Amino acid sequence: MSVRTRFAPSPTGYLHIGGARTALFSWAYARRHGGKFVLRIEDTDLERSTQESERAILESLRWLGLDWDEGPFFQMKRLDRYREVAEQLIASGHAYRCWATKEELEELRTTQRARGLKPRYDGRWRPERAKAAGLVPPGDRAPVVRFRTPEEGTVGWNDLVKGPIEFPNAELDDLVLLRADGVPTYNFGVVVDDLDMAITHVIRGDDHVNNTPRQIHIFEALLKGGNRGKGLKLPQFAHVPMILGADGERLSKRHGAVSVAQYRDEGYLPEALVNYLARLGWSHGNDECFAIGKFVEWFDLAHVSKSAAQFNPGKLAWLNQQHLKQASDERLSVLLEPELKKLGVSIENGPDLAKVVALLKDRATTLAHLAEAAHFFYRYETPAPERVAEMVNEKTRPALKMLEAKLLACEWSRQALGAAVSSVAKASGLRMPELAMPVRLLVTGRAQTPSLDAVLELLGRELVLARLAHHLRGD
RNA sequence: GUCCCCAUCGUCUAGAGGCCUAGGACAUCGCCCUUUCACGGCGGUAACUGGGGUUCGAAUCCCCAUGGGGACGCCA
Repeated sequence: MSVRTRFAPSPTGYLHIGGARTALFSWAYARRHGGKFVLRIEDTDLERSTQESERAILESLRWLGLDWDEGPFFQMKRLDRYREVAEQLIASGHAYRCWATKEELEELRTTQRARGLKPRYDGRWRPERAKAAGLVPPGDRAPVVRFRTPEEGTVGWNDLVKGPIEFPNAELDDLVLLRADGVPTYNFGVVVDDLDMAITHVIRGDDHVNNTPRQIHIFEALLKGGNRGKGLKLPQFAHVPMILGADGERLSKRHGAVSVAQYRDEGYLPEALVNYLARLGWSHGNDECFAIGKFVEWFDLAHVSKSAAQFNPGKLAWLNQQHLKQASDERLSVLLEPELKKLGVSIENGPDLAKVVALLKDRATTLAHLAEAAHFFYRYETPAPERVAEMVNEKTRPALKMLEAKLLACEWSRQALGAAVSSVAKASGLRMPELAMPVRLLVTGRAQTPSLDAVLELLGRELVLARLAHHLRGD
């Protein structure tokens, strides 16, 4: 059977870092094995699901480059199917209707907790017990459908990342399959869908380990039911560890950026985020920096770590820098233009952006930083007068004027410009920094820029002379 | 509280009984390069949670303790 994996987000928020990584692993596994990657939207939480979230999640997946082969499928469009399957389970004795009220259950749970027990439904509406207890279905409210979980024995599976895991059935209870309004609960929807969509490998977050035994029971009841004979079988499970915030707590809003979209907006490259996420909880020897293609080629569940990993923004930034260096100047300049616009800078009257990018890209960690660094090529911000006064004094003024004169006629190449600056310094008895710093400040408005000769060359004679004159003549 | 999972530098990790005097990366510190800031190069500090076993030999296998995480909904 060929590999089929899926990503099944619920549209109740943005695609966050943790979800993105599970999606990435699931996607990579399918790609690695020439299988199919299915996208399913688990929108059965009527209260919290929004179209806006759904749209945002798809957009983030596309941005990351995680393309799906089938779907998106929506659970709310499959309600008839879940009801049909629930009926089959009732008919085969694997499920039953339950009329217990929420208040009743709440009370049951509190007393159990008070006695130090694990809160569990007690199976009071299991047909034989209800009958024995003389319980009669009330006519005024709709029942839920519950699964009849075996009370003895154990359930286990061989987790593809964690190894063998086993639960005593006594720990489980009769979970709700269908709510009173006929909408399936998570555990039921997942199983029906994974079966209908012929999923072979369920790759998901660690937090679902506890749901797995319940789901296996449902799977088995369904597979045994003989209602599908399509050669389907229990999928394999792989539970990937959680991603924790930098403080070791579960990742949440207060850890700063947690949504994929936010990283995009802050100027991270998708390949950098993918690279970082791939390396978080998975490794391939000492490889740190790689493209998504390599990841697909190398990915295997055996090298997924078993323990939770802390998110490290610093390392992500470093990786982004590495990918920025590798990206082409043309591509980066396309990405950079909107960033500059955000800063209110237009590139109309200035040097070719691709050339600016070439000069700056190996010193920036994000596109936002890159834009910030490219700023002065397009818009001059006059340096603070006291800084100018500090730099332009009796000692340097003559040298600056000498340079100005020289630049008037000098060949406009990086080499010639460098030579001009250094010859003026020499002639004026100044050390290089004593001349270069004032020039840098006057011409760029900043104390830190790339190499002065390269900056002068890109800025062009006209701009350089205008800015120098502005300060040297005090107009 | 009960159950499940996990445990190597500050962080991400390599490590499948001898190749481990525990390797790499980020961060950090120092030096070099340098026209400022970066990039880059070189080097340093820094870890097998503890205790019992098994074995000629354990970071690696087993048990216990401790610590961390997760789950216990008509949420997903």
